[in-house]
Amino acid sequence: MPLGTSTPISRVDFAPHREAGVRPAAVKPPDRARCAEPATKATRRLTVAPRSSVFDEGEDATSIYLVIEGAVLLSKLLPDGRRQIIECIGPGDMFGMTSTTRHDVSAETLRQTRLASYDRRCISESYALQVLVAERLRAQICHLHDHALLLGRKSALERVATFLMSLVPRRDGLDRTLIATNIAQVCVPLRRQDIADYLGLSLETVSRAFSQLRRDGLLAYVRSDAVTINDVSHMRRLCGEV
Amino acid sequence: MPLGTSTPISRVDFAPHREAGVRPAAVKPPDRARCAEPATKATRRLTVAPRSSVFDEGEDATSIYLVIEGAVLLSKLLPDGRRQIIECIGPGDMFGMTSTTRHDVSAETLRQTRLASYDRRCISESYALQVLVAERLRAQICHLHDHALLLGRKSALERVATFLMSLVPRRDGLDRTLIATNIAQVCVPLRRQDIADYLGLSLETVSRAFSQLRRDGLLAYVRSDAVTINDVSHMRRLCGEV
DNA sequence: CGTTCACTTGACTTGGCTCAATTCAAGTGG
DNA sequence: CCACTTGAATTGAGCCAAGTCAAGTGAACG
Repeated sequence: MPLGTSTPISRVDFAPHREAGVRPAAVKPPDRARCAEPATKATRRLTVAPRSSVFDEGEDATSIYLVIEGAVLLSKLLPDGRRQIIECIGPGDMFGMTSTTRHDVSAETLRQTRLASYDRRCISESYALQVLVAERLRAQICHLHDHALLLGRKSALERVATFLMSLVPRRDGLDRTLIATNIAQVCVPLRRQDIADYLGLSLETVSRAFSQLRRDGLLAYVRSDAVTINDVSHMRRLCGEV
Repeated sequence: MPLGTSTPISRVDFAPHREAGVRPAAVKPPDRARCAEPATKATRRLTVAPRSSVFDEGEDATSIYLVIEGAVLLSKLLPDGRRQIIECIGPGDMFGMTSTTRHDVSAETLRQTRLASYDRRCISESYALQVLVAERLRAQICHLHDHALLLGRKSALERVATFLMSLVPRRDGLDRTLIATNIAQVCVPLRRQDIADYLGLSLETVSRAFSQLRRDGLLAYVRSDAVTINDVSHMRRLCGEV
């Protein structure tokens, strides 16, 4: 990714670790400050358990969804089981927009996730919502363009480096402290198999790329799902861009 | 691609062969029946020569474009020359929508192409145009999802088979005569190198896949850019779906 | 002046070798 | 037990290098 010049990938929650803190599915009021929820009244609120389906590929698309808290994976499956993760959606991002009456991808939560859902028809009633959706669509397209380049033309190591860089928290350009120290703490919200399915690789290849980056001193493990990038600018060069 | 269930790839002109019939750049009134041009007045009309740039990645995005006639390739480049073709845009389709102020892809014509361009600002003034753009964005996203699955998880032969099936002309499901005969004539609007860059393969691998399909009797050459699919349902199975 | 032959050019095909990534099979460790 | 790592063997697709094919250019010659 052009890292800063292009659309940022929806940043996935940093704080709660994988599967940690699974609370009962209590419906709380949404945190408005956080996810820029539009004024339109949502059809409903829902809390989805970790690793469970929101909808499946081929299902009737009745609603679109806004992530309030948590994370959602969009994926597609081939009949023989091969899986491609299309996108990882975090707070403030929407999913479930399709051009047909059916969903073209499956959506499953990564951990416990709070969602707002809007009836498809009510989008056309709310101008604000329509503008918001259009903006999200444009951002998603830019991200999908970047991802097509990654899937079609990058090596395994470049893919993993790009993925890790996409996890570095940043708001308009890199953080000042990050630029100064050249070090970034990142939380890896996906398991190796999910990373593999996202990057079009095998689980083992992803694991080996992590290991190589660690051997080369670019990466240090805090745990297997939380790492430190010791040389951000070097890692950035490994992405194949610039 | 789910072939009929999912969003159809914008079909590229069938009739004019590659680079054939290059006429002087006369600006004619658009064929409304064909490309569903919105009532909003376009900022301008333009005719672009074959194989030339409409805009480049990184350029200021001032307009969005509608293809009236011809075909446009959207692509991204890595600094070392690796290229990924993102999409092939035909009549009635739009391109150049981005979420930032810059274009995230390059756009070049495949052959002589007539375009309508709309100033980015005037989109927000026209409700009809906004709806049209949103619809195109949704369709493009579905297509990009399919393409991510192809790039991430399909074999070389599956990719080429999928590509060939995407070229079969169809309007809501397959043609009746096509279903009866199980044979389809298709025109291949891209060169082997472009197909390779679209499918994330090398030119040679694409050529070998074509040759294998021909050896197996599934494909017959009329010329290198016009082929006959002799067994459409078999070819469909080779796509890895169903 | 028009036909022919030699040559060039660009797109595509094919062969052979190489290597990156997958697959299979044990591991380790929280 | 499940997620992850590591090693060894396998293979699909890439790269390099020739070779084919068709179309185009142009100089020579009857």
